[in-house]
Amino acid sequence: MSNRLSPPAVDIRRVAAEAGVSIATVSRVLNNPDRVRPQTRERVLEIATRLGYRPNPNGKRLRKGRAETIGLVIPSPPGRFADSFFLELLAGLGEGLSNAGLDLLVATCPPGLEELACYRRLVEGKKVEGLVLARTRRHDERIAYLLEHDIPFVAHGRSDLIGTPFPYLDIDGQQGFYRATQHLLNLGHRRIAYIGAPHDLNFAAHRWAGFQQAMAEARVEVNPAWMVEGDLSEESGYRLAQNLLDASETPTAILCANDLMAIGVLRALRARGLKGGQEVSVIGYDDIPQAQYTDPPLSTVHQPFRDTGKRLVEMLLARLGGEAVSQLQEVWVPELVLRGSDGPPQT
Amino acid sequence: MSNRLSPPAVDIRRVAAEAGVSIATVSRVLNNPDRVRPQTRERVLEIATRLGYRPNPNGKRLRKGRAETIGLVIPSPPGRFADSFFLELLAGLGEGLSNAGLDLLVATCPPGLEELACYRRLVEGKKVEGLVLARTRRHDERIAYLLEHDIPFVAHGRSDLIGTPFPYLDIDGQQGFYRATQHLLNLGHRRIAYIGAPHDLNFAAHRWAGFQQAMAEARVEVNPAWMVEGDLSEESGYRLAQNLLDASETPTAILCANDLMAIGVLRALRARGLKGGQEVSVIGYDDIPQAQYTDPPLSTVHQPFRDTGKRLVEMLLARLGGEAVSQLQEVWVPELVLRGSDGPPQT
DNA sequence: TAGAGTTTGGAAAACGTTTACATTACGTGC
DNA sequence: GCACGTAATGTAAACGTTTTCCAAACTCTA
Repeated sequence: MSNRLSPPAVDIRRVAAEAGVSIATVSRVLNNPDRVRPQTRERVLEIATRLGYRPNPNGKRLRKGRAETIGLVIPSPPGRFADSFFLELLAGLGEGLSNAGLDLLVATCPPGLEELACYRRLVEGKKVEGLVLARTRRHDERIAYLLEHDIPFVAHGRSDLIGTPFPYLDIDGQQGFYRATQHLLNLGHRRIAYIGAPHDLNFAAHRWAGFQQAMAEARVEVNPAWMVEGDLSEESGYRLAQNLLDASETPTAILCANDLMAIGVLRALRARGLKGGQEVSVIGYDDIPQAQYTDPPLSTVHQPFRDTGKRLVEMLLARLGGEAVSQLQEVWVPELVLRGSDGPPQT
Repeated sequence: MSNRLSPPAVDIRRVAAEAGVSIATVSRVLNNPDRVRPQTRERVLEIATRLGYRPNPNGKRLRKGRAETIGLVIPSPPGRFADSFFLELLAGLGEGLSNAGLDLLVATCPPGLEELACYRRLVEGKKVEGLVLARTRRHDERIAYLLEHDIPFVAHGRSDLIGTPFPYLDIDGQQGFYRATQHLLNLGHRRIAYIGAPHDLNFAAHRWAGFQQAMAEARVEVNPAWMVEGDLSEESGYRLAQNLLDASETPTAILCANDLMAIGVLRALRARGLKGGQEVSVIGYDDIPQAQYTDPPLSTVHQPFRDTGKRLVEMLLARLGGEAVSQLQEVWVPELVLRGSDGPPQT
């Protein structure tokens, strides 16, 4: 029970005294090893480890004028918060950061008006020296703000921002849904409905474009009545599917801008005794964990969020190191994962 | 394009000069407002806000000798990382912390040997001044370590640790499964199987005890062959359920120590044309998001993770403020959520 | 009005680093 | 043997706060 008053935390002075050198030398041993004679270097190093010396991060940060920390803001909606995306991203970021010796500061805030305030707090309070921005929007005030203030950041996802370019890593939603749509067309579907995402979200436009492109290339006409927009929730998928199925002419396939809505669609089908992949094909997007466990298992587009997180850190580090923005813009191609919810249209 | 060299960040000196007072006064205005005449206070405050002054956290932390940051280590298993528990917890923590003006440092590390090293890095590197410990184990080296070094922390979950008490907030798994088991018994079940969790995890023992208690009180004998242990994965639930159903005598209800395994059980049932809640009742634990979307929707025990996170912060703050450990031990009672996967046994 | 409190605000010393600059020591080439 | 680079270390000044002393300026009370 360490109740004896704790030993006077070992600082750089202590190490210096013990080694019979000045504190400058100790500091050099740790930061510029080549600038000190191997013999003394070894001695200092040995003493430092023996004493368990760890430079105080606050002294260091103050002197260097760097926060040595990067920030991530996670929007936490009021209700249930199932978004495994952030967890995977977090794992990836963590992996990348621990190598670089940076820390990760996570802030959560309700999405909406206060969101930007959350970023301001981090930036203006000098809590972080760089940021990772997730889930970009078409007109993204956060990006505008960060660019304006010259704060290093990388975005996961592109944005419609005109003018200043910024570093991003995006997963090509257009390609993803282009392929998914092609797949449905190849199976023989012609009556394809599309449940889209709120169009202020950046990825909404890309995924939609992919669908459109495939349909246009195949010269299949899209039925405007089947082009609807949900709010990404399971509930909205359910409701919109009800509407689609109530109409006189019904689609043979439904493409959904995310898995949650696709799951809602599957539920709507089940509610009428239909089964996804048989009477109606359903394809989602994201490949969230529960996509494996739906009935039937959901066909969807997979995004490698963890790798994304890891790469985002590398990019941010490069940015902090002065790399040109033009070298820091990447678009990855996602993978179509076919499970059980797609099949040929029934006659 | 803020390419004009950025204005010389406004520091306390600047504010002092502008207000015609010493930096000491400015500091006092911000930290001990009563120690300064209202008149000057207002003036300084006005200038500070006009200039957008934000105390540099590193200067402050260095001087105060406090990290003003609390840490959370998230174990990130190699594969898929669906555990929404951490996300909810994070949201709760964030909510609590932003009030207190503390920051949240998140580290991720592969579970296992390096886990303790991860804690050491945070603690010995003085990165955090307190920690939140999630998912305690029966013999938890992390708790031992933190107690040993007198690091303030609060645990989510109890532990078998002998000797020194520590602050925790636990959700009563025993109560949870006691009630779940009672519910099954009341429905008329007598042949109940139990798929448990790895018994190094702390909650495993509690949930098991709840089951045992209810069975004992009802004087229903447990069949040892039906008491099995899974690894919390969906896959292991599936496999173990197969075994149970292959035996000559089969249970009419299966209680699972977590939802993922319960989902596996449902899948195993479906694979043989059986349906959860009809031929065999299934109850899980956790109430993960996908529990709402299984077929049938999973009956389970709900844990309010977000509220937990919020309360954990309050407790940690109290601990940092010197509150006695004995005042910081809470056990909450969870809630049985009945959906569609339970029903009376079929004759 | 002197003397004793009581506010109020300033000067300066920390907190633990890093780093620009100064110093010393040591060859080396002439 | 002398000047001169070069390498290795030390000295001291930051970085931006908070806080401990003090001194000065009030406010009472007798």
